[in-house]
Amino acid sequence: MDGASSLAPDEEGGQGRHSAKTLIEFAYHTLRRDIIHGVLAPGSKLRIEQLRAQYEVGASTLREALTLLLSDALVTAEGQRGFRVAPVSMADFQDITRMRKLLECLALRESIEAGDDGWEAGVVAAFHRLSLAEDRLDRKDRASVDAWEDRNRAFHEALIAGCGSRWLHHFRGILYHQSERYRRFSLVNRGLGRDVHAEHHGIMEAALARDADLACTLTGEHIDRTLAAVVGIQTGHPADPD
Amino acid sequence: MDGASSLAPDEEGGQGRHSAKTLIEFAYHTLRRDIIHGVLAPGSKLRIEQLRAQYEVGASTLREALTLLLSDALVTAEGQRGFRVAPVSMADFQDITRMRKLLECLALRESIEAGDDGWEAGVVAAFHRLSLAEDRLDRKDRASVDAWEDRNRAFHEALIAGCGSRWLHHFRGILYHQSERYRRFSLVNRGLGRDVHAEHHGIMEAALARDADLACTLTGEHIDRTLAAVVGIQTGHPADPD
DNA sequence: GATTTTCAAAATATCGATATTTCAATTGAC
DNA sequence: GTCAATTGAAATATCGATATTTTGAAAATC
Repeated sequence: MDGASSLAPDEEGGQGRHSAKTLIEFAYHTLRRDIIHGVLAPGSKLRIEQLRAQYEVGASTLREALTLLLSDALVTAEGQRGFRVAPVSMADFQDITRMRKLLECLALRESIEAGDDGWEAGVVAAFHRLSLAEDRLDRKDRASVDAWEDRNRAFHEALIAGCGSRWLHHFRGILYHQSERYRRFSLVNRGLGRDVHAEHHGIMEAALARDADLACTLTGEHIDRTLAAVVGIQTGHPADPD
Repeated sequence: MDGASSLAPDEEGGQGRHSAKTLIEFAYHTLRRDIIHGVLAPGSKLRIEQLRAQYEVGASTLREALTLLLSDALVTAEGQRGFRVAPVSMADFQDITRMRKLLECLALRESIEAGDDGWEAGVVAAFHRLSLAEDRLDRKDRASVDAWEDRNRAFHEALIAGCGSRWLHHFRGILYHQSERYRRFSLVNRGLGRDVHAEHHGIMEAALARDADLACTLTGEHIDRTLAAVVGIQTGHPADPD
C-alpha cells in the first residue's frame, strides 16, 4: 500500500503552493495536514528523499518543515536516524485531554472575566459560522469535514480570545492540534454520535452570561466526550512500524 | 562593537563540536546557550551568513538549528525576513512566571503523591549536589555559575520526577528555559541577594514529608522571588534593534 | 548452528552555490 | 520640502550534489 495516487497528499484547502509565503511554510502546512488526517500514519518513517520528491521541494526545505513540526510534537526526530510521525497511544491521549481541560478552562475563565463587546460579538459570529458548517456536514465529503473542523477551532478560539496570556494560548494551541489528530480517528470510524451543536450552544450561553463555573464545567465535559469517543476504538492498534 | 573575539560564542561546557551527535545539535546547543546567556541580545537579528561563518557550519544546518530554537520560543521567525532572538518584556516574564507556578506546582503535587523510594533518593542526591555547587559559587567565575545553574535545574527536575505527565514536563521545561534567560539578567547585574539554599531546603523537606500544600506554597514563593529580582532592573531597557 | 565481521546499498546530514526577496539610499516628480 | 519610483546591495530561501552514517544481508569464524 503506497504509490503516489492512493496516498497522494491533500490538494485542496489549507495553504496552496503559491499562497504560502515560503515553500517551507507550504511543506509545513501540507505535512501537518497529512499527519493530522492520518495520511501519514502514526509511527511511520518520514524519508526525506521520498517526501522531497512527492512535495517537489529541496531536501533542506523539507527538513526545515519537519523540524518545524517538531514544535507541534507531531513528528519526532532522532540523532542520525531521521524523522518519524509521532506515535499515538491511549496514555498519551489521556494526558493530552487532562492538560487540555486544565488550560482550556483556565483560558475560558479569564476570557469571560476580561471579554468586552468585541469578544461577545466574535463568539456569536463564530458560533453562527460553525452552525452553518454543521448543516452542511457530510461525513463522506471531506471538504465539508475540513470546513467544520476549521470553524470548530475558530469557535473555541473565539471563546478564549479574551484571555491575555500568550503562553496559555500557545500551549493550548499545541494540545488542540494534538487532539485533532486523535479525534479524526474517531470521526472517520464512527460519526460524531452526539449532539455537539447543543454542547457548543450551552458553552456559548454560559460564557455570554458570564457564568465561568458553568462554562468551564460544560467545556470539561465537552473535551471528555472527545476522549470517550476515541477510547472505544483505539485499543490494541499497533501502528505499522514503517 | 562586534568582531569574533568580543562576542565569541561560549566554548567550554555544553555540547562540544564533536561530542554532539550531529552538527545541527551542536549549533542548536551553542546558539541556545548564547541566547540564554545574553551573548545574543533579545530582539537582535540573527543573520544566517554571519552565524554560519562564526559557528563554521553550512547555511541549512544553521537554519535547522534556528528552527529548532523556535520550539523553545527563544527565537522568532517571520516569513521572508529571517530569524531574531525572541524579545523580552516584563509582561512576558510575568506571564511566564504565572504559568510556571501553575505547572510546576501541579507537577510537584503529583510527584509527591506518586513518588517512590527512588524518587526520594533522587531528590536528596540532587539537593546535595546543588549544595556543593553553591559553596563553590563565585559570580565572577562563569564556569561555577553554569555549574550551579545546571544543578539547580537538576534539583527542580528531581522534585517533579515522580509526575507521570509527559506534557506537563514538556511545557514546564520550556518555561523553565525561558525563565533562565530572564534570571541571568538579574544574576549578572546583582547577585542572588537572598537565601536560595534555605528556600530549596524548605521545599525538599516539605516534599519528603509529603506535605504537598506546603511544598507548593514554598515553590510558588520561590518562583515569585525570581520575578521580583528581575523587576527592579528590567525597566525601560530597549533591546538594540540590530 | 549461532555469532561476529565485512561490505554494499540506502538514508541522513551537510555543504556551497543560485534564485528570490527585502531593504535602504538615491533620484525624480509634484 | 515631501512623497513616490528606481535601483543596487544585502539577506533570505531554495536547491542539488556530496560526505557520512546506518542498516541489513552475505561471508567468515568459532
